[in-house]
Amino acid sequence: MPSHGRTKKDIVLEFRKSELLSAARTVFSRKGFHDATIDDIAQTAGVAKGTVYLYFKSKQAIYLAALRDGIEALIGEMRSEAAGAGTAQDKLRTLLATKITFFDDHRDFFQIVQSELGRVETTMSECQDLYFEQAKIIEKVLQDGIREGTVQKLNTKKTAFAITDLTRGIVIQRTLGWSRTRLKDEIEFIFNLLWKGIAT
Amino acid sequence: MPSHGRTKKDIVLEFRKSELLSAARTVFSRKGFHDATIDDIAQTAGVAKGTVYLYFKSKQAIYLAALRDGIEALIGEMRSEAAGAGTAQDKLRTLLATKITFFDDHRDFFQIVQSELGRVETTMSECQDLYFEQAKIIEKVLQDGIREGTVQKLNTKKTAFAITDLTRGIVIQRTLGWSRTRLKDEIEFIFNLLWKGIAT
Amino acid sequence: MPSHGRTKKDIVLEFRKSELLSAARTVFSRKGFHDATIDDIAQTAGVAKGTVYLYFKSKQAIYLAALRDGIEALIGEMRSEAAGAGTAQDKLRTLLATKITFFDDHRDFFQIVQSELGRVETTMSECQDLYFEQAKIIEKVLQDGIREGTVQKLNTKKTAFAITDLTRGIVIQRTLGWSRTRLKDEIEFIFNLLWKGIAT
Amino acid sequence: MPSHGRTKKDIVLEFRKSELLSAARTVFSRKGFHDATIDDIAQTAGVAKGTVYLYFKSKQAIYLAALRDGIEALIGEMRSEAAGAGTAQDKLRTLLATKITFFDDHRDFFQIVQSELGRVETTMSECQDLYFEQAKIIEKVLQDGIREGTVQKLNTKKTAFAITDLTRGIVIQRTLGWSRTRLKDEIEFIFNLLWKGIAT
DNA sequence: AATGAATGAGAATTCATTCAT
DNA sequence: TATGAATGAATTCTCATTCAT
Repeated sequence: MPSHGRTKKDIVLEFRKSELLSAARTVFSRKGFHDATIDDIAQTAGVAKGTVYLYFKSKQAIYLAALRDGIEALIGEMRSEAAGAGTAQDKLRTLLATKITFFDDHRDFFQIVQSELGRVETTMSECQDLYFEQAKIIEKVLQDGIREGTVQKLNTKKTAFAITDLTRGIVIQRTLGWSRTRLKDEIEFIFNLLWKGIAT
Repeated sequence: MPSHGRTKKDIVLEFRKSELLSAARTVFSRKGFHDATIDDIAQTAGVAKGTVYLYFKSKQAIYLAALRDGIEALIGEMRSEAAGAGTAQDKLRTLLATKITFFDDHRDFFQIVQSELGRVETTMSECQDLYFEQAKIIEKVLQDGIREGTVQKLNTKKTAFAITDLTRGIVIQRTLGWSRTRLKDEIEFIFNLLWKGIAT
Repeated sequence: MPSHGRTKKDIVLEFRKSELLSAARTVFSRKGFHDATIDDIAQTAGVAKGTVYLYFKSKQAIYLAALRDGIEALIGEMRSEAAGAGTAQDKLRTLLATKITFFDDHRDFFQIVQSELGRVETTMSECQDLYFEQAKIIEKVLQDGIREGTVQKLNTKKTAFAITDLTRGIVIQRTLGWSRTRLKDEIEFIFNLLWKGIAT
Repeated sequence: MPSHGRTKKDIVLEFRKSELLSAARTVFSRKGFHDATIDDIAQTAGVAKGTVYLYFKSKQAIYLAALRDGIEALIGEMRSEAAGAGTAQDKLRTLLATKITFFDDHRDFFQIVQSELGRVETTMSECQDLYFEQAKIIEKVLQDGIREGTVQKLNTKKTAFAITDLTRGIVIQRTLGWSRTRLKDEIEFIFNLLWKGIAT
């Protein structure tokens, strides 16, 4: 007698879905949305083409699910980091490190986000909330810093986005093989730039 | 008396090409590479499908041409800016303004660049040189600044890319309608961030 | 208890393939390689266009398969004939009859062979081996005849090809409706020509 | 005041036509009907695409004209040979030699004939008369031979075709590079085969 | 007469999606 | 549930033919 819903079935379903999402992420990141085929994903997941449609309504649907999935994971990490103790400066450095490291570890996912960002008409809008969520976490830390007096009074929203941009830039360079710097140094560099600017 | 070559024919050809490129830019930016069809481009340019192939060898070829075209224009502007007189600080501000304004004026082109960056296997590589060119212009200004003593001794290459990233971020936000700030203020904000950082 | 592999599936696959090949033969023979469309073949076979591609990689591939298929069948028949007992003269007459009858029965196939022969650059080369195979069977019989003393010492290879040519000629004439002679007489005539020549 | 028709104009027209036909023959023989493009022919002839259409109604029309042109030339040669003095045997040998040599010299033309023969629905029928014409020349020589008593009483029409087939076979083998024998020997071999057969 | 730019019908091929087993 | 065969819409690219110059 299952205590909540049809547990057994649900768990299996959830499991299958996540396996498919993982395969989807791999494939989409390697080939991009269009060049990826449902068959690619199915084979990568070790199932038949038809099976994919038992769990997702369409190619678009898997894509979006994969996107949402990844962003949620990232937000989760960021949230717990931001919630801990420490100065705003430390938190900021940590958040930066988290984002960069996360994307560096999940380049497949990053590629997906990357290739869609900027495409206006995309159904990306469905993930937009999650995207903003992330910015808000950074914003809050910035506001803490302002309150602490360690951060200037500036437009926190714009700054939060700027931080996101810097992060993305780092990862792009690494993805394209344009940078071979150690991740730690990369983070340190970008944090310093952000914190102190380039002026003497 | 034609001064060079078959002026008449060449001019028409150049004109047609640029008309097609313009149409291509519009369509590619609206739909992305894959969803754009040659027919879309042809219709936008007001010609028949076959005509497109008189001027470009393939869909890929138009795409690349559109890309190269835009980047070259941007580099041209940046180069003349960097060549002028003024402090490094002023030049940097101007370059920033130029890039942002350029993309803001050519959002269609921006979208194209944007959607390709990060996709490793793309033939983007053919445009890569142009891309680096741009970074070098910024780098040189940074080095001037270091020599002047107004800019810290830092990794100019990484910084140049960071500046590019900040620029891109601004334009994305505007493109997606996430920011309604006046362009001038946008530029001022990002320049300050870059120059002084966020710390007090 | 399936004795070898997945019988069911394999049989269906083989069956479909042969149905498609049959349709292909019909269409190719009627229209030639270029004027035949995949859609023609699909419709003739009673399937959708896409289905054809489940069984053959390309138009070229079906074409070649159809060709190979037919030649193999012919060679099979010829081989068993040549292996039997009898004088070289009898065997020769039989082989001649076999070839003519085979092509007469499979005019569609004949047309295919015919339209490709002589086109140098064709991938026909892939079938060339099979083609020579056929000539060798005839050659061997000629050599037997020479050993028996019933056939002159002559260039067996050239003669084998000449026999093939005579065969082809007969079939062409029948195909084009230029000859209404009974097949049996046709064979007899050509055999006599070959055997005794035209001189008194 | 031109004596018959507009001589000047007609001559130029005829000249252009024959130049185009020559180009057409070259191209068609190299690529076959379908893979040859009007542009290929135009370029080979050194004129612009549109010009071709001033002299021929369609691609098909050039093709047919090229065919007819060649066959007429061949018939011309054969006719004068057959008209001369000599035994039927000599004439036959000469005709055989003429055909083989003609095709060997005009492999381009041969390829064209070859690639169309056997394709029933072709408008080839327009050239059919010329084709039969040729057979008739041979037939007549055979009939002379019968009258002379040097040739058996046999179906001259069928034999005429058989001779054509043997001819074609030789040329195909040479075209495909399957035979490297000297032309003279090739002719001698095939004539002997025809004259005396293969039996001892 | 000659040109060659423009046209658009047409064909091969791919792949998301469906559905009978 | 899972499968994978079948479908057919959609897309790129080619080229015979036309026609304004």
